Parts: sequence; C-alpha cells; structure tokens
Amino acid sequence: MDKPAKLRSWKQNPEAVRADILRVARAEFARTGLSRTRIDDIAAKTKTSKRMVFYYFGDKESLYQAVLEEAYAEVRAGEAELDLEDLAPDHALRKLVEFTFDHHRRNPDFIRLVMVENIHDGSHMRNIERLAEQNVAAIRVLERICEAGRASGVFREDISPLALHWRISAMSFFNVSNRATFTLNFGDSLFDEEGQALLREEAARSIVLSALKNPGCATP
Amino acid sequence: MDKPAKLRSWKQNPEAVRADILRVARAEFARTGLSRTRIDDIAAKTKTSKRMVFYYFGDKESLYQAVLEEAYAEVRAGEAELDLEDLAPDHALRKLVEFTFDHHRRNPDFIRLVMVENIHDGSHMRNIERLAEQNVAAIRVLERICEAGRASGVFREDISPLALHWRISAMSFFNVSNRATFTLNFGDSLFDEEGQALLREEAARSIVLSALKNPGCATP
DNA sequence: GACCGAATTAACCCGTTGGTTCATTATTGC
DNA sequence: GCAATAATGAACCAACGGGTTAATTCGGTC
Repeated sequence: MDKPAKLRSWKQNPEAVRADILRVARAEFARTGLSRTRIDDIAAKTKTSKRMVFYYFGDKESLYQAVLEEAYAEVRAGEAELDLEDLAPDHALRKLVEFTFDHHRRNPDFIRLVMVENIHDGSHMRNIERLAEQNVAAIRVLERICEAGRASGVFREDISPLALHWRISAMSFFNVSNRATFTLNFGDSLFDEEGQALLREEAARSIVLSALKNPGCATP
Repeated sequence: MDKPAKLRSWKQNPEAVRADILRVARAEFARTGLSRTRIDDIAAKTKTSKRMVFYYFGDKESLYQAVLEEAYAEVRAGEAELDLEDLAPDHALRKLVEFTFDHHRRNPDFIRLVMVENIHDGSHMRNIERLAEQNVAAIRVLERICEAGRASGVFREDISPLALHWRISAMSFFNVSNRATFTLNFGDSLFDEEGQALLREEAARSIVLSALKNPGCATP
C-alpha cells in the first residue's frame, strides 16, 4: 500500500506536482483555448518547471486531453449528487432543469473546454475512455422521470428523454458559452442576478410545460 | 462612376481579389479558429499570394475582424427576409422559431465564427460598428409579435421578448455549435433528418407554449 | 512614350514556442 | 551504504509562421 502522498517526502511529491500542473493547465486552456495557450505560461504559474510539464504529460495535446478528461469526470460526478428520487415527475423535471442551469453557471471553465473541443470537432474527446457510459447515466435520470410521468398520466406519451436533455443542455450551456457575444449584441440585462433568475425560471417553466400532456391543468 | 469591376482588367482586379481572400479566410477561420489558421494556408487557397493578404488587410487580426463583420452582416440580412406580418401571434412566433432553427443550420461557418469569438470574449466583435442597431432589429420583430399576442389576450402579460430571443437562439445555436461533443456523448440520433425534425418541432412547440397565457387552450 | 501610383511577386527576417539535451540531485530497494 | 532509478533544473534548439523589404509589372494620364 502506498503511503499518503503528503508523508512520502517534504521535497519530492509527484502526485502533487501533477495535480498542480493539471490545475493550472485547466485554467489556462479554458481561458485561451488550445493553441493560444503557452506551455511556458502554464509552467510559470506552476510550482514547478516547463521541463516537468513535458516529463509528466509528454506533449501539449496530451496535457490538454488529460485536462479535458479530468474536468469531464469531475463535472459528471457533481451531477450525480442530485437526488430526485421522491419527487413528483413534474417537480423532479423542474428541479433537474434548475440544477443543470446552476451547475453550468458554476463551471464556466468546463464549458469553455467543451467550446474549445467543439471547435476542434471533438477530436480529443474521442479518445476519452468510458465517456459513453458516464453519459448514459445522465440520460437514465431523465428516462426515469419521463417513465414516472407517463405512468401517472401527467406527461405526454411521446416524450423523448434525449430531446429533453438536449433542450436542457442547450439553454444551460448557451447561457454561459455565448455570454460575451450576446451581451455585445443585446446588452447585459439578462446576466445580472435578476436576469439570470428570469432565464432560469423561464427555462424550467418551458421545459416542464412542454413535457406535460395537458399543459393547462398543472401550474408549473 | 466606376466601371464594373469585370471590365477594368483581365489581370488586375482589386475588388475581386479582396472578396476572394475574404471568402477563403472565412472558411479557414470558421474551420480552425483564429490562432490555428495559417495565413499561408489562406493564401494557398486564394488566387493570389500571402503578400497580398497583408497588403489588403494589414494583419491577421484585421482580416479576421473583416471576416466576422461581413459574416454578421450577411446573416442578419438573411434574417430580414422573413415576413411574419399577417400571421396570428402564436403562428408568427412558431414560424420565427422554425426559421431561426433552419437559418442557423444553414450557416455553420457563421456559428463557428461566433463560437471562436466567444472563446475570445468577444474582443474583436467589440470594434464592429453598427452592431447594436443591427441587432435591435432582431428584437423588434419579437417585440411586435409579443405586443400583438398580449393585445389579443393569447400571450402572457409578463412575457419578455429578449428572454424569448435568448431561448430561441440558445436552441438554434447549440444545435450546430455542440454537435460534435453531443454526438460523442449521446450518439448521432438527433442529427439525422428525422432527429432534427423532432428537435425543431419540440423547440417551436415549447417556445410557443411558454408564451401562451393559457397553454391548455391552444394546440400549438 | 514618359511618368506615377497602385498592384504584385519572390525572397527574406526573426521572435516565438513546443520540445530536447545533459547534467545533477533525491529516493528507494537491497 | 550503494547501486539503480525517479525527479528536477538550466540551457539550448529548430521550425514554424506572421510580417517585411525591395524590386517589378501594370494601367491609366498627359
């Protein structure tokens, strides 16, 4: 069994160095994308040197991929903490939308990494292992909600969990990803606390409404 | 008065050269972003030379900005062609969503330029003149629809045209911008013709529903 | 047909930056 | 304590790529 990293040495501490590099690299890649990010800049903000970056991660692309992978796992783990088990389907759906909206806002670096990755046509994400299985879990949650909603006669029969997820993601993601251009085009009134509360509420409301069989009855 | 460019010369033709560079540059910048795009690559795909790119546009960033500006104007002009004047408010809104959804799909290069620009925090867009006034027009359309909808008692009183626009944009934009990562995470079933038709329909339906005062009455 | 400025070409420059070399120090297993 | 190995530091390198220099051609004008 390994000793805890902290006790191994007061000077050499590979895991900590690795984690330190990853932490800095994530911030930098999120800030300036893959090609504009300089390894020298990353190294400078690290407790260690440029030499070590290559020593631990091989090359720039591998470092970027490690960052992407770690960020993905971390964010997905955060999502798993949401508990909707004992809520009525419409309330569960609403809570899921609100949580997703907030969760995206809380993780702008992750959003930016995904933006960068989309510019690259997902070419680095392609190599990440166990991606599909991680994401199936996200859909499972919605499937259960939809199932319960249909069973109780509240939701439409032809509702698609994947399409629902797509819409929830679209609004939550866009809210963070396109803030810059949206603000330049239309002002920043939607991005103060009041504006964000409005968008969050409208997003939740429209998603729940669209899932209901008889939208007039409930009061979402 | 200028002679038509075509007749001026068989060899020298500045306007055409300029337009040629812009055309190629737009495709390249959209494909690989600002920093990964090589001026040499642009030049190679042009009828002219690298030197000419700098001759006409000064430097790389100015070229990128010219591309962004032209693409923006072009896309906004395309939007202006939509005519919703003599439709009932709910039908007008539905048609607007469907049009926006299709319009984004038809202009993936523009979407990618906006993605790139958001990665850059909109720093190049900031210098584009007459941006605000161009975009106010987009909101005006929605404002008129909302106004008519409220007047006829079909729409909610507290509806926000800007928040509505935000949601329409979110779905239309995300559908193109995040296709790569969404596909890797959840498969491509939403991106064939059938899947896209579903998303388009659900987007329109949920937007219209959310605008209605009494969602149960109409059949959106 | 000489002249001018705009348009064009080929060759070059040089700072930036991802990645390396080589030597040195710390740690671990025996 | 002693090899073997892992971790680190300083200086270095080569190519990539944005931008330039300087010399040339073209088209219109008087």
